[in-house]
Amino acid sequence: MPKVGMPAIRKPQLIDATMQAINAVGLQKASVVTISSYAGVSPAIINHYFGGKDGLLEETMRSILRQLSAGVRQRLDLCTKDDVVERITAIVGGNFDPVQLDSKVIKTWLAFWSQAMHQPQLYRLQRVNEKRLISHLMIELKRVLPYERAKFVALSIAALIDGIWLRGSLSPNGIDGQLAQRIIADYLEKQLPSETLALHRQRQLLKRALL
Amino acid sequence: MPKVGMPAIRKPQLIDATMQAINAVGLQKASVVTISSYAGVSPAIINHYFGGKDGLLEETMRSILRQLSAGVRQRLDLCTKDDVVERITAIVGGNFDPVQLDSKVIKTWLAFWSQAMHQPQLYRLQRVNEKRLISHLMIELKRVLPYERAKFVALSIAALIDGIWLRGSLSPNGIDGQLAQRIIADYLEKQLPSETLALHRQRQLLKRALL
Amino acid sequence: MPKVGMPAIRKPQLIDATMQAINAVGLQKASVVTISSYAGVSPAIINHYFGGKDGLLEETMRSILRQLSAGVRQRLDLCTKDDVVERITAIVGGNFDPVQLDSKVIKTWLAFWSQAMHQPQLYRLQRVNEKRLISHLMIELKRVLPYERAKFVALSIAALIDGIWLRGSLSPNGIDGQLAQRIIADYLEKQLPSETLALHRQRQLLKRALL
Amino acid sequence: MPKVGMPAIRKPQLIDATMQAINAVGLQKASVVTISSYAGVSPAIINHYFGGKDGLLEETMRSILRQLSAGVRQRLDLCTKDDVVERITAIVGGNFDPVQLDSKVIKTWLAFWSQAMHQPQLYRLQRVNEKRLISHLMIELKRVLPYERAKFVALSIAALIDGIWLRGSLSPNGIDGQLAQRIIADYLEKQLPSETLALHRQRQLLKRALL
DNA sequence: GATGAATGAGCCTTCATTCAT
DNA sequence: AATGAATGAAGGCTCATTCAT
Repeated sequence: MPKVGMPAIRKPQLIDATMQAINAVGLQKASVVTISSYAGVSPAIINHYFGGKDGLLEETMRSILRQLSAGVRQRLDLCTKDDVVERITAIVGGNFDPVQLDSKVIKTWLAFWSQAMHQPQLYRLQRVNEKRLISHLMIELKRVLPYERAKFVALSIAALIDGIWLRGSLSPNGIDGQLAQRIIADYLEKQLPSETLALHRQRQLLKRALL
Repeated sequence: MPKVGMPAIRKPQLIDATMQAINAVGLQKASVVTISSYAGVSPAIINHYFGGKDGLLEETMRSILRQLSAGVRQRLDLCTKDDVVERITAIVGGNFDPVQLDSKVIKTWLAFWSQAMHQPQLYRLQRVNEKRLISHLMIELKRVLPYERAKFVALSIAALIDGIWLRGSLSPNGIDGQLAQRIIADYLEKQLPSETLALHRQRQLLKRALL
Repeated sequence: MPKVGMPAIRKPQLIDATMQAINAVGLQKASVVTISSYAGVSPAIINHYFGGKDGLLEETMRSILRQLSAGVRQRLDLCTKDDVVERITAIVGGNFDPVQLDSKVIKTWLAFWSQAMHQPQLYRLQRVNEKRLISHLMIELKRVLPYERAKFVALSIAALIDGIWLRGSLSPNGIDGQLAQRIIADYLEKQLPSETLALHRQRQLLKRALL
Repeated sequence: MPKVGMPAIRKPQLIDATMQAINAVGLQKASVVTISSYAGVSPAIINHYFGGKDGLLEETMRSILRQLSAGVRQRLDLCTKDDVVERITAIVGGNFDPVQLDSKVIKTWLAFWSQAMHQPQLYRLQRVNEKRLISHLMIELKRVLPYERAKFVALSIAALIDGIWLRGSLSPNGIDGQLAQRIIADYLEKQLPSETLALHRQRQLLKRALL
């Protein structure tokens, strides 16, 4: 009499265990035995549910990417449609969501980034994610800057996001999400047209007044 | 009398082979057999010269860091003492030196960055390097900006450098060093006092006139 | 449900294979491959059940010591409580039990004795065993001899046991258990008080009469 | 221009280094590198002088046996021809000579004893030595005991010697040569004819009187 | 669905030995 | 005579995976 709905329980459980293991000992030493022991199950079950270790790793990466994507989307949905500054802030905020700054997640991210160079499947996932960030930024920037300039600024913001994240990943204090926001806000202040910035300031005042 | 002076030949040879192997198959699959086969020698020799695989990996990291450091120092030595923009450009240039942009070196860097989280020795090396970049930038920025502002800008530039580098590492086209310089020049243009920028422009004109 | 209860089968099987291997090629050449091939299983299983080669060797030593200890205890349980000669004969008999005189066991003993000098865990086991022999002998001898004399005789008997055993180990004919008993009986004849010996003779006559 | 007489220097030097290495880390871990480092020379030299590691080990064993043999012969040469007790005491004394009780020598002995089971050359050496002890004892004992009894006593004494030695080898306090002499003297006291013992006592008194 | 048992491939390392110098 | 260099073989161990239960 098979239990139904087990996959829905086991899969997230094993994905979380994978991140715990990577956090604790690194990807290289995160064996199926280690991972499954974190989940409190038998190593054989990984093959059962993910067809092998590679499958599990891929799903773990996908899981993180899904969370990132959802975080950005949620924040964007709360924004005014035409306040470019607010929307870019939302995109940045999604990338520095507390969930993404958890040590488990950071180490897994970094491990996969390095790994992606040599595993086509991970590489593809990573590329999609990377392009999505640029795409999100471009949608906003194109509205207030000429195309080439928008592209230049988008690349810069993306670089700032990834650079702050990368440097923070190695820091004993972890990543400082607020500093990230300040750095990028400062950057936008100097790159965006004054109307765009003015509009943003107005909206912010209005919001505060309403609360 | 035996053959002498082999260490001076073998050590760089094995370090280069290590980077080749990491480039080709990734750190995880870069076994001593793989590495030594790239060097055309026996695997046992790694233990002979480096005391083990870990020793070789550490020396490889050190080698890259030394090259990076040397690249920056050389460029700084060619600069005018008081042209802050030129000096920062030199620091950035060192970080985007063609040697550092070689696929071999990029992948090794990234692999070690990820690995550093779980190996104290690599971690220490990485931290030293990270702090040195900030330190180099601070020396220049402190001269033209208030301390707190200098720190803020230094972190931003460091983030831009690492971010561009990280994003480029994953790009099929590799890292675009010139774009990096343009992005950072643009950033400086907006952050530094106008006198500083003016001085720089004057010097550049003078230089071109002399050639 | 998986196969269960394998440890109870595999562990003694591997311990026996270890002794076979030591008997055949010596401890130095008894690799995990050799040992596991005697057991007809994969080398990896040694790590599975004993955590490594050292664990297996230690368990093998323990197994021999247990058998020795059990052999002595069984024989003592069959003895009259107050017949010192009979009881010492039992102790000696346990040390020259056919199981202990098997070539496999002798060579393993000797290999471990030599090894014990450099492995704390084996050393401890060996010392415990050594002291237990003296302790068993002392319990009997103290009842019929002054303390100091008892100690002297106990050391002598222990030396005779180990000496005969050691010399026999190297002999092509193996160890002669009966000769050992004769030598030690002769020694006791000259060391123990005449009442003790008389009592023993009486009991022996009685026993034979009963059969 | 080859140096002459080097073998006479190098060979004992390497044999001593071998014993040092065995004393320090055990036979199993006494590699040619370890041994040659104790001698302060290159590992390759072992092959040069002994044709390989096995040759060195065999020569080391031979060296110990030679010393043992010489120790016994020297002591016998100092004895009265017809004092059996004195002569047996000399034989025992040779076996417990301070040189033979050195930790280095004990551990090497034991290692070789165990090893001898599986190396014909070492086995032969060991057997010769073993028989020589019995032979020395028999020469004396035959003069005062019937043949069969002499054999029995010779075996007993040999067992006592080896037993005390073996047990002492494992003891943290090492081997107690004086205790060995007392145990064997006590044994002889009870096994030899009274005339033999009387003669010995007379000679001893005479000797002391002369000094 | 889940697991304990078992394995084969591969990894890092050690080591005795050979060789050119 | 002596050695640093180099290696092939072997050793212990880890690990992802398979399988019967």
